Amino acid sequence: MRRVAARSPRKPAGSGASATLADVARGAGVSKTTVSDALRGHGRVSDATRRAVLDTARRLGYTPNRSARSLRTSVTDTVALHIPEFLTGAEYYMSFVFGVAEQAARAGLNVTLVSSGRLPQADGLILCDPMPDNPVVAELMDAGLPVVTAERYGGEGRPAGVVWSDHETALTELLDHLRARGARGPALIASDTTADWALTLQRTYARWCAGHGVRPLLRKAPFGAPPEVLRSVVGELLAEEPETDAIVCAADGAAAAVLPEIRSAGRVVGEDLLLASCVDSLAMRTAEPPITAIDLRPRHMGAECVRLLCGILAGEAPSGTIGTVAIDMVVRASTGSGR
Amino acid sequence: MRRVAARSPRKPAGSGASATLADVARGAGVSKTTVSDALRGHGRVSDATRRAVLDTARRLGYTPNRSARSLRTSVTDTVALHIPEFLTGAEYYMSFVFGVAEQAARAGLNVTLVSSGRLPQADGLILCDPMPDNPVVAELMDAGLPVVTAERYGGEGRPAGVVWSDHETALTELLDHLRARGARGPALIASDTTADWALTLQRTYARWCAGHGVRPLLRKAPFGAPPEVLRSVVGELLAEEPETDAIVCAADGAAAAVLPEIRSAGRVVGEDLLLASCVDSLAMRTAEPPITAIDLRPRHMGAECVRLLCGILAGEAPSGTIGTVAIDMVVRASTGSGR
DNA sequence: GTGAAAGCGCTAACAC
DNA sequence: GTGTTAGCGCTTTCAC
Repeated sequence: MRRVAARSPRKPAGSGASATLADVARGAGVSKTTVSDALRGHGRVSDATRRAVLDTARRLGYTPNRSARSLRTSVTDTVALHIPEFLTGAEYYMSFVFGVAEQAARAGLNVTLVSSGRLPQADGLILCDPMPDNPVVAELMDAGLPVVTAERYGGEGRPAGVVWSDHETALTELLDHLRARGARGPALIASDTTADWALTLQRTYARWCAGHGVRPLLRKAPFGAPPEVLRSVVGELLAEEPETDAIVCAADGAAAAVLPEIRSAGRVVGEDLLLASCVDSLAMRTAEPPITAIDLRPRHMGAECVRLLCGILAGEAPSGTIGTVAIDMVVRASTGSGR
Repeated sequence: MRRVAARSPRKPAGSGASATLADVARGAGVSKTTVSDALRGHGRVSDATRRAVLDTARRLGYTPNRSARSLRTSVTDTVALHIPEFLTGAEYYMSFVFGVAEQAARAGLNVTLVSSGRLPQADGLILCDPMPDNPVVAELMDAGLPVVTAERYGGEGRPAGVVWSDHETALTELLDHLRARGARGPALIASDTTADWALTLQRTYARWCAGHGVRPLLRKAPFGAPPEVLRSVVGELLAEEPETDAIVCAADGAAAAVLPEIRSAGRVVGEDLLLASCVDSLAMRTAEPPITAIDLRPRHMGAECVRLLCGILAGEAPSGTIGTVAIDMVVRASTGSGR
């Protein structure tokens, strides 16, 4: 009862795919142990045998059976990855995923996606933008596996590692920039989510306003809010607070989405109304005018999470290690041309 | 030499995490066989024992060890997923991934990401927008695993399953729509990639032009081209062919990206220049004016790929099965208001 | 309806 | 430097 036509050159019998360790051992005239050691570079074997073994392995198209290895070592060489399920931020999350995938590949790890509850067997977990009110996240946090979060986690339990960016400094810099460009009362369209990133932005904004004697103009929109909602939030803001001379949008893509609304309110972006985003993206670059934004370097972020997780798994990084990714403001026409 | 602190309630000894089948058997006072059968609902066991076993399993926090199961059955309950690495189309691909993840979870499958060569052990492969000139794709195609592609594959080898959408009909409909709205010579800004989707669009466009006695105005931009490139392509088109009264952009996001260029050429989108996209996205909805586009339903597409793959793995769908996802044009202001 | 035993492919003691 | 042996946790004959 074969399952699937095998493709391997030899070994016509066989439960699935390629040759086994035993086949290689037989082929090379040595023991399984020797093959195992030779293949993994354990210094026991002589150079001659090693070469012979490597050769036979290649000839036979040998691929180690990872299930067998996992069973024996209880190491899966797999990291599980969880991402919040929002279309908003698609570009950020996609880049993040590629960063994770790339670095994982470099480290010889597989990446498996965690959707609902089902925790796949993995050596560690990466949680991107973990939101404490997400039950899946909470469950993953105490699955008993080492966890690295991208951005801090505000819920129960401490992850073994955290990689985060200094959004406080970045937003402060952005607000200072707006001020330097002549804006006196910047408003914040915040993302209404429990992600630490979003909360930090709100806190920073409040602090900055207090520090500069500016009346805060905070409006919230649900994370992942559709454009119409964002537009109406901005529309109301502009109607109720006509003095507003600058708007900072927290959510990825939001700044671009509200451009039309700003315009239809008779304001000119980059002139009498400065506009900026806390998340850079293609949409910011292609908007008209291009929108000043903070480049969060998601790909790098993803890679750093893997690196940290590897360090923790290898016992090199102590649990509780915190890493950072530097982020930068990219100034564009939407915040004026420097007067 | 314990590896990691175990979390399971009992079983303080143990190589990794949770209780084993043997533990449950011991706890319930039956044999491993019985436990195995009870847990998987194989009709051998009596209702009483089944209940008892289920109970003990729950009490012990038993989780089957997938490596052991895989080793025994050579079934991994895992599908590998490959996605072209382009930021362009991030939204499409992200939705696709979520569609895959969701449906896989429903079917009890794990999803693992394929980056570079490293083919993870999986029961099957899903290739999203496979491009024949991508060596990774080519390699995956003959890894000896059942493959389902999202969109047809133009390279060597036949996938076991294909899910595709009728882009020919959709684009034809779109071109007809433009014509109905008064455009006489629509241009196509094509995506220069070997993805079947892109080639189909070009072919369809050529055919439509021939059929309507229209001179084709085809321009190509690399897939994933940055906005500036797209802008310059459109800029040149408009300069060289001032008669152009409609532009269709193939690539995801491109139509939104070229809006400024169109405007700076003194044209008014939706009035003397109609604009449409072959891929719908947030950017199309939020553009100013909103852009007519084809909704490719990527999430559904992802789910369908998993469904088909499951069917093939289960032997229900024959190899060579072809599925389709219906797609629809969404008319918006960028193609005029109906005269 | 249930159990005993074999073995999937691999690695890690422990010999020699 | 190399081989032998004993499992990892599970499913699957085959007996009863």
